[in-house]
Amino acid sequence: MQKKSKIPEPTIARLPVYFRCLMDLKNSEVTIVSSEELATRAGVKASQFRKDLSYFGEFGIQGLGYPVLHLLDRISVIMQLNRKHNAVLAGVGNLGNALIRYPGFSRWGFHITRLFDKDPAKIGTIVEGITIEDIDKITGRLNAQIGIITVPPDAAQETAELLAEMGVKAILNFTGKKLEPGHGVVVRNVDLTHELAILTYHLSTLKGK
Amino acid sequence: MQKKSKIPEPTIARLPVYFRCLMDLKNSEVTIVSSEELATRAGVKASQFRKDLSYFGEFGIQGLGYPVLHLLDRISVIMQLNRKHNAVLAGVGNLGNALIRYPGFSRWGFHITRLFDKDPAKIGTIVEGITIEDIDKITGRLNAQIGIITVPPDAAQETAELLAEMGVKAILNFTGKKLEPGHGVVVRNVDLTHELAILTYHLSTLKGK
DNA sequence: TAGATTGTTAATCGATTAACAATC
DNA sequence: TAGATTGTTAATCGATTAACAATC
Repeated sequence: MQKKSKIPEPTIARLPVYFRCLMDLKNSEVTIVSSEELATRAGVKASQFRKDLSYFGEFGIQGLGYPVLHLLDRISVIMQLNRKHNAVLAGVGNLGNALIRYPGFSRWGFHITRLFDKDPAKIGTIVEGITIEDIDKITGRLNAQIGIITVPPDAAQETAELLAEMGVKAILNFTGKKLEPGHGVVVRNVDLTHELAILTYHLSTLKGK
Repeated sequence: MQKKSKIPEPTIARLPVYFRCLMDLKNSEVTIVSSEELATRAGVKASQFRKDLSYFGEFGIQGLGYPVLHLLDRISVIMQLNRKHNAVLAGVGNLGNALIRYPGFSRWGFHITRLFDKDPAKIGTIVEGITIEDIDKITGRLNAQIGIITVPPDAAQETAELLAEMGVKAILNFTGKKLEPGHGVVVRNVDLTHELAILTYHLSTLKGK
């Protein structure tokens, strides 16, 4: 339990990709798949796929391949996708509104259950059946481990701290600000401007060709 | 010009982070900054920051540090952030709508200039001053190198091909589908469900502590 | 000049890949 | 059994980091 036997972060980031490919195979009623085939679909090398899985156990049948349903099941357990997760969202602006309605979330078992904002004009209004609450008047613990932060950048840090205090253990941060949450809170940053900047960098290198 | 002298992708992904930190320093009217200070703000090691810069040239003054404005300028040139970029957006759903209004884009010089959709109910309507066009009736070349794809997953590939045909060279793909664009087109994938899945994976490991 | 900090080299670390023995 | 494909080891590759000579 103390020994970490560290799993590489790139491996973890690839699991959802494998999961998605397996879903496609399941929908096509494929029952067994080779590492070669699955890796090709996922855009990685077969040996990398097998190596990635090896951190978690043995899921294949030698000489045959991987039973799609079984592997799907195992990965869903590893990633906790076998159960529903509640999430709260802070900052009901444009992006926040879009995420509330984003169908992908519920399809993967993520449900936004509470909404917070600071704007008095928004507080009390109902979005997708959820009443927007005053973030400064949160009472009691949230029944959610995930927090999605789409507030303006300057409010990012205080929002993160607030959510962490209320029991949030994982934060998806869209603000572009680096967050320093308390201990025991995981953060992932999604920065859309950075993504475009990386693309424009590559545009300049394409030109050279 | 042919020699690639490959710049690591992780280095490129950090440039926007440095850029943002330098902007903050500029706004605080700091004129010079050490690699130590800047790296701390960016969340990396000082040696990594210096190494990253070294791929592009020498920007510092030994014994002193880096002139904020100068470095900002140089990075903005490297990343092409010194000029405006037009982008087109395909799929004016919830996410698409949010991105059109996302203030971060214009602040970094990205401007969405044309909107496309397939839904007859949407075609012809105006969003933020831009008329939504029928994606199947695009005429002529687009005056944009960047395409943002927020269509439903099943339409992802055909949309990518269409945009590439119309001159788009860089694609930001929100659909969760792997794209196979033509040669000479760069793609970056943003998959919000994957981000949440990675978080829930880490939730389970936190529990162990 | 003495002190500080860069730019760069070399060492370390970690992730990817190829190769193959194990085994279905 | 013969053929196929896994799981794993070992080799390769590439990125991060420490250390320090160069130099402001």
